[in-house]
Amino acid sequence: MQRDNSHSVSERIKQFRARGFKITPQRAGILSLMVESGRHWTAEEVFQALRNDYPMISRTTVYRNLESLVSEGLLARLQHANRAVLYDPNLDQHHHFFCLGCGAIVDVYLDRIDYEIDASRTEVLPSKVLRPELQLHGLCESCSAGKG
Amino acid sequence: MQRDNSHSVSERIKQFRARGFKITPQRAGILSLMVESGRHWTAEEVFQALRNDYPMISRTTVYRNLESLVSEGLLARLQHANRAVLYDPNLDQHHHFFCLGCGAIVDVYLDRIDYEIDASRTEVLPSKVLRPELQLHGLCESCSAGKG
DNA sequence: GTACCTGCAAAAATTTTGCAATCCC
DNA sequence: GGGATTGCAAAATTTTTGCAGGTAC
Repeated sequence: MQRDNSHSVSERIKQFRARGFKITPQRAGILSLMVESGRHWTAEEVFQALRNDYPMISRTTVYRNLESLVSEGLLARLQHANRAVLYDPNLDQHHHFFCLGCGAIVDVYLDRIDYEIDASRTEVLPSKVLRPELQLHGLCESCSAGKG
Repeated sequence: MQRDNSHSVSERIKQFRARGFKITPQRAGILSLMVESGRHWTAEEVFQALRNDYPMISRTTVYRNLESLVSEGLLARLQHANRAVLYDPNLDQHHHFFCLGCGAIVDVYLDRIDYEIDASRTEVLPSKVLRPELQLHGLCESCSAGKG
């Protein structure tokens, strides 16, 4: 799988700096960890993962920076109904599959999505839609097999 | 707009009882409030709204019953990235629009939705999908107008 | 040098749990 | 009557805020 680097760590750091933010070691650490892992993280997970390399890092800093990075479009927040918010380093247009069996949340890419709103039943119509996101709920292949 | 009553308060109470749950005044109150309003509620909002009619109701009871009702399929949880969980009395197949301007979360009905997964880029494929939910983010008509 | 940023401590907000008393059926 | 359900109190979890000191640029 070929990967372009428009969303690389260094590129995001450059963009963050260009928006007037100072690049502290904590900020670089958060971005590196998340982008290089490519997975979804809670604030607490990021905090724990960074304690090794940055012994003095605080939860406050992690929480504040995750939100700043989302505001600047360098991370995404993942919409879901669990307790802790999930942050997503994947900036490509993508969707999510939630496995009801094992709880996994998986990035899903679509070749195509088409939909048509039933205006007669929809009280407030979306005027400007920025990004349609599809959420699929069900069972992944291994959970599906495990349960017959 | 004609409304069938398969998801009425009395019907849901009947179903809840049929599953072996006892119908307490608190439970009937939660269901009546939510179904008759037809809107999304946080647990805290339900608690505050019921204090008038049920002065002794506790948050614990509200939290526990909302989850029980979701487990039994008599309410839905709304997937989103805010702090408090939202509960949704609308059991019809529907989707959601999130207005980034005013924060409104609106039920959206679709005439049609089609999508095709790009299996080459999707690491874990959904095997059994129970319900596809589309989330639209953007601006509603009044927020769109207000901002030129 | 200075405005932004950090860590700490404390608090706020949201949700869960243990348990004795109570209520629905 | 009996087991499910409630309310209370306390705790757990997640997130935010105020502030003094420190750091990137």
